[in-house]
Amino acid sequence: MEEKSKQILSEHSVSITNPRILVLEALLEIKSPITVDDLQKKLKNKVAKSTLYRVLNDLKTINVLNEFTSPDNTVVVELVLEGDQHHHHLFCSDCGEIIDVELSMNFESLLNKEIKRIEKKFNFIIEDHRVEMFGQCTEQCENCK
Amino acid sequence: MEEKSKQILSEHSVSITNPRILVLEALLEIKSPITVDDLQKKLKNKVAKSTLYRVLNDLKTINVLNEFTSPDNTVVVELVLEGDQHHHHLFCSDCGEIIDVELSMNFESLLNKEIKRIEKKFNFIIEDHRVEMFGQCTEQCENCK
DNA sequence: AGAATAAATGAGAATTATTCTCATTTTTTT
DNA sequence: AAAAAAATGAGAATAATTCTCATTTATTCT
Repeated sequence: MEEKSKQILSEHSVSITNPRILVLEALLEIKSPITVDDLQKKLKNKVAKSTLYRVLNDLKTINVLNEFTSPDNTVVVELVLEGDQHHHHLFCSDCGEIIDVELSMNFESLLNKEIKRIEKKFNFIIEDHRVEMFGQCTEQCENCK
Repeated sequence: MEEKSKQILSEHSVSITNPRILVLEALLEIKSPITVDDLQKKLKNKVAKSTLYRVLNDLKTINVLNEFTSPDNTVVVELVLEGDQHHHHLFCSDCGEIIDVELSMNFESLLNKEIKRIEKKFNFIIEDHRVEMFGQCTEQCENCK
C-alpha cells in the first residue's frame, strides 16, 4: 500500500512526502467515495487539516482524484487510477452511503451517442459525464440496519 | 410573473410574502440554473441574505427547487415546476455557463431499465437521477466570446 | 374590518468548510 | 553533505450557510 502510494506519486512527478503517502494509503484502503470529513477522521490527526486539503488538491491536479458532492452538497472524494473501470454513483439519503455502480456497455454507448448529439447542438466539446442516482437503501444496507 | 409566483406559493400552502414573491419572480424570469451568488446580485439587496437562503430552503421543501453543484462545487439552483420537461445539465468549465439539455426518450428509457437493475442489485429504491456533462463551449457561446 | 396570534424578515453573530500565511521541517538537487 | 526548493503544521483569514432575536408582516378569529 505504501509502495503503491509512492508509485502513484513518482509516476506523476510529485515529491514523495509522508502526508501524501498517508492520504493515498487511506484512499487506497477505502477504495470507495468518502467525505473529506470522514477521511480526516480516518487519518486521525496524522495529517494537518490544511495539509489534507493541499494534498487533495495535488491529487486532483495529477488527475487521480475524483471529486463531487453528495445530495446535501458535502464534498466527496474518490481515488481513480489509470485502468479503473468507468463508473457512476448511487446515493442513499437515509444513511449517506455512496455506492459505485457500473452501467451496461449498451447504456454507455447510447450515452456517448447522445453526448455527440449534444456537442453538435450546443457547439461544445464534452470531456466527461456523470450519472448519479438517488434513493434509499433497504434493510440489507450495512449502515442503515 | 407576480401572479405566477403567488400561485406557486398558495398551491403549496406557503404564506405569500414579499421576499418569496421576489425570489420566485427572479427564478421565473431566469428560467435556467443560477448560482446563489448570482441570484443574490439579481435581487440587488431587495431580500436579505439570510432570507434568501430561507426562501430557497422553503422552495426546496415544497419541491419546486432543484439544487445541485457546478464542477467547482458552487451551489446552483433552478426552479422546476410541475409539467416542466425532465432534463439534465451541461457545464462549461471556461465560462461557467450551465445549459439545460434534454436527452432522447430512447436514452431515458434505457436509463430507467438500468435503474431497475441497479435497484435490484443493491436493494435500493431509486427516486431520482441526474446526468451531468462537462466540457467547454466553443466560440459561439454568449459568455465566452 | 380589527385585534390577537402566528409566522416571516432583517441584521448581524455563529458555524462550517476551505484557503492562506509564514516560520519550521522535509525533500530534492548538486 | 550542504544548499536550494518544496512541503508541512498551526492557526488566521475567507466564504458560504445557518442561527438568533427583536421587529415587521401575514393569517386567523371574532
